[in-house]
Amino acid sequence: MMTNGLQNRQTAIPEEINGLRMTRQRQEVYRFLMGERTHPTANEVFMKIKEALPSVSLATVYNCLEALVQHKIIRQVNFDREPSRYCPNLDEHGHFHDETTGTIHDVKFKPGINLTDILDLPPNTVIKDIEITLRGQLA
Amino acid sequence: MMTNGLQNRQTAIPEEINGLRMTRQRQEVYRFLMGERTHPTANEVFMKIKEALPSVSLATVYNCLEALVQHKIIRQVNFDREPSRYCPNLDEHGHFHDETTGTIHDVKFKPGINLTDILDLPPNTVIKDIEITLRGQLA
DNA sequence: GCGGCAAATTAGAATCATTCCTATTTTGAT
DNA sequence: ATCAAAATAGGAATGATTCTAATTTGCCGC
Repeated sequence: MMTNGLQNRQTAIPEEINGLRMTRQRQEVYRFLMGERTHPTANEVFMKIKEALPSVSLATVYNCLEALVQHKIIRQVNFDREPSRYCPNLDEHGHFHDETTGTIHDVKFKPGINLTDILDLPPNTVIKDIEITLRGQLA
Repeated sequence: MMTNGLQNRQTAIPEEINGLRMTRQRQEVYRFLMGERTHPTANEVFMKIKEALPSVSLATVYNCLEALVQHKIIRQVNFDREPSRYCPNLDEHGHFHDETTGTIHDVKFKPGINLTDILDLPPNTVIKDIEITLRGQLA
């Protein structure tokens, strides 16, 4: 008599992603982020998912975000020392901060570009992560 | 009877750099940073220049660092949300974090590379600053 | 050389994102 | 159903940085 265990009207989220058990709280964080290109902060995530899950705590949102980041389901983006933001785009890309509007835009690399090709790295260097951040304005 | 007003045995620092008046505190911060490739934090700068200037305050170190950064005499470097670090190297370059030792190394770009060439930026974008950060280990 | 003014400095309080703590709840395996 | 491990909630603690208010300093014209 049971179909699949979670008959929600929203997009179904698997019970596990990249080895991370998708609890209700993690689902809500994940679902919200996947639909956002605005790179929300932890607090913005918190405010939003409280609508669906009023008892959720900010600490849990931080826990969920950390778990999702560690399982490479989302990315954490830091700009200067502002609050961390979270990004569902896993492709290699950079972030452009428009100083005028305060918005953040993903920046792709031109095709065929390998980042490490242009860097003068010491030999035997194993790069695990690259972050490129740009600041400026859309004229 | 007076020769030049500051008869210090160390490298003489001009009274003004890039339009910034070099007070005693700013001089100490500047002198220390110029001799360092370790990208010190504000607190490390503070600890160090207290030797020469015991009455200096941490707030002043922050003020000096901010002034030096704004006048483009040094650069501020952020890695994730760790304490900011400060860098005397004004050439365009990136930063590599060696996870094993915790040290930070400047990374040059290969000659002839123009960063904006490889990025797929929207038209009419004015870039004011680029930051490239790498994390990994020296194998 | 001297009063006045703006800029710089100081010490400590305040801020605020994030982490820690810990009791409670939920989950999955047996 | 039972038990251990994992996850959660809420509140306290942390720590880099910034703010505030009160001195101090440097510099100007007299």
